Amino acid sequence: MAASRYNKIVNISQLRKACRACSLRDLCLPVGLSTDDVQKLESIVNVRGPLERGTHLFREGDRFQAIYAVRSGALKTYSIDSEGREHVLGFHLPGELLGLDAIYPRVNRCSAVTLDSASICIMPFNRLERLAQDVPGLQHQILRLMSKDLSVSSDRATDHTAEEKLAGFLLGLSLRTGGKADLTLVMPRRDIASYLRLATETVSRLFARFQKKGLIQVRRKRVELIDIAGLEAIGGNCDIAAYGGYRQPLPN
Amino acid sequence: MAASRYNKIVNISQLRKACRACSLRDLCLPVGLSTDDVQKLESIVNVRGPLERGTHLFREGDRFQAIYAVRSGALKTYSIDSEGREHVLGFHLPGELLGLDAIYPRVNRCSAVTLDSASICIMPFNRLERLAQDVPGLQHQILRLMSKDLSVSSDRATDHTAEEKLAGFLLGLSLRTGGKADLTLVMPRRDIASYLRLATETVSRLFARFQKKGLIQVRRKRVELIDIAGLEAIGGNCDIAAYGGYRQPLPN
DNA sequence: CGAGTACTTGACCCAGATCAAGCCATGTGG
DNA sequence: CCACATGGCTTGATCTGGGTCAAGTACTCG
Repeated sequence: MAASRYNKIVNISQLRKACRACSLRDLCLPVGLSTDDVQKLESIVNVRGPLERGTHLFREGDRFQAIYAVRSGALKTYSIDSEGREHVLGFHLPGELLGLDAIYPRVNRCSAVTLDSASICIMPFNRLERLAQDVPGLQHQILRLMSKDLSVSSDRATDHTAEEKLAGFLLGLSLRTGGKADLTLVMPRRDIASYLRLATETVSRLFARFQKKGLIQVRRKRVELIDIAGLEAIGGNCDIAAYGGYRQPLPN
Repeated sequence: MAASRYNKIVNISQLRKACRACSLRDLCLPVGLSTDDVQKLESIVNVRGPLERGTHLFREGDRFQAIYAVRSGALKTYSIDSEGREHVLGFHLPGELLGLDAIYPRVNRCSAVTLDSASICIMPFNRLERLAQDVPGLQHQILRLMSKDLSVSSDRATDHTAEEKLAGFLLGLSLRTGGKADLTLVMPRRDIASYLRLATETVSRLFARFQKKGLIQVRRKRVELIDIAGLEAIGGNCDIAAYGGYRQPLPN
């Protein structure tokens, strides 16, 4: 079918090229802005941190007030269902945004907690919105970032095997941390499992299986991606890990 | 836990109240705009249709150019995976938007096809973006709608049993078609199943089971919701069907 | 009225969940 | 500096929700 040719227009290798390491100020949001506009953006940003591991940035049910950007460290967002079980909705790494899903209901639909020591930019939403009104590039960038989260989240909502999900997760994580082959998993297995809708045990077994196949080398929180092509063959069409976002937009 | 009290701030009953039937011009987008601003919006909109069932609005891989709004009829969006299998990503009813996920990659990540005869509004994205720059209410509304899609999609990505999914789907569908208790399923079982990540047979069996429990009355494409409270007890915390969106924002 | 497609129903199967030990790092107090 | 507790992780055994396969059945549309 014609469509499949385009299936991976946004594929792993293209994105890897597009993705580079970023320093503190190199957030998603300012991409494409003039230094002048970046300054305007900075004027409405409050910085908070370092926050120690386990600090909540906001909680489910809180009134929505701001969009957050991660400067350093990592966070997860999660919600608690009616049976009291936690569901991890996303991991958020330096440069990425949180809180976009709260704009509509004006109430946070999830909680956000630091996974290790982290510092954060807080952007009061009404000020950000007003600024976006003046700065076309900012409006554009917000729309793009929300759009990306939308694709990722909807890919996450589609049907994948456990292997596909974990392979996609590892590849995505690698992209988001600068395309390096060795990763440090800041989040415990339980959270990875919850995020991928798997049991902790399944994640553990998959790590073992991938290692036996020579795809990765796992040692506690350190994971080295040995055979990236092999991982892509398994989970390449799974943008699952990208929630929170690639650092850079696609090459023009 | 404290959070669970807020768990269903956005619950079915509240939303039902907030949701009313809508006529052709009563799209999601103009909500909150002055008649003047609505006129500006209308000036950039192209209307197309009626399109006969099975017509593609866009296809995976097409260059992104416009956002679409459904005026009448219904559409589904879907993508084809590397094994050639179709995954339904959403159903889109009158008043709802399509194509928002293509802003980021600038390429459509899914295809959209009419499920029956439908007419559509086409909003060229760069003109829409420029207009949103001038009309704060429009920018705000676009952000809200994207945010909502984000919540729905991320709820869809979390773990639910087959019963929860189908009950949530039916309730959501009812909300989106004006809160009536009797629904017409424009989409075939296969598409419902794909959307909910279930097998067609499972959907069929669940319909039978729900009917035996006295929750619904099914007859081919007609479904009557008999025991709404019962359905809410099963799938109430599942916003799964809402993809494409509630017609109205939350009460103030 | 016949052919195709959508839907239903039953029998069986399997990927991944759950249950149950055990393992191994890190921390804590004696 | 070592017992030993604690929580995260692994591994094995078993179970099960929902998938798959295989027949039907019933609309629908030439």
